Amino acid sequence: MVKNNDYDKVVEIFKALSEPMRIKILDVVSCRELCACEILECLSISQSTLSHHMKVLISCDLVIGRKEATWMYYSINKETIANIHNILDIITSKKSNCVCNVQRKNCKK
Amino acid sequence: MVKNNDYDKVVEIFKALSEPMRIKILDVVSCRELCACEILECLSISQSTLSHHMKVLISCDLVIGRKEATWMYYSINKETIANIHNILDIITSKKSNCVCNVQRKNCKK
DNA sequence: CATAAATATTGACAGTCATCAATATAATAA
DNA sequence: TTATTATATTGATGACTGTCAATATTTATG
Repeated sequence: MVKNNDYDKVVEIFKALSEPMRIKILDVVSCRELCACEILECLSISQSTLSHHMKVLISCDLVIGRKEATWMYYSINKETIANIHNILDIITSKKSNCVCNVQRKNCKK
Repeated sequence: MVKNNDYDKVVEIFKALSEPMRIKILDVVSCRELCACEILECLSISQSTLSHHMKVLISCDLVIGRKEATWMYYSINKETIANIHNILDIITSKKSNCVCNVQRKNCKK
């Protein structure tokens, strides 16, 4: 069974990934480090919407942001991707001390 | 670059995973096949809410549902979990033919 | 200082969704 | 048939969120 604070972190990441435009952004940013205006040219959204999405992706550590002069450069955070793989493995594997082993009270089965 | 219909499928899965209660359900169901009333005892939600979440998890193939008499048995679908790992690898890896390589028009950088 | 370029923030709005109580359906047992 | 158990559906509600235009901020340049 996963700890509650681990749930919070992974849910935040999955929430970030559950938006088509953000998946697209992650896909593009995985190629190489790009500035916001370059990403914007690949997509059909307004500048403010892109800025909002980048904030979400950064806040859950999926993307790393780096400021240089007036530009913001974005790149994928491989460490967080590895964490997703790991936590997904933990969540979807068998547990010996699972809460499902508690005594069933209301279930007449 | 990932195809658009692949995006749709993976976004649907991530949307299912972006809800704390559904992650918890997936965690519990990964232990062994359980009926709805057993899952219900592990959680603090109403029966109708659980039914709704199971429908979401089944519709994106994260969970397999099996009816036996009046009971519904749920188990994790390992195949979909493997697909998540694969598509995540594709999304977060370098691409030679990325859309980010197109000529930049408006960016003055 | 004034202008321009890149990005961030704000406020509004429409759409989505998690939740529940109430009810319906399905299957079994008396 | 009637009652009971397990699960699904419906309808309502409050909360959240993606989107945009407008505006603000930051940085460099003339």
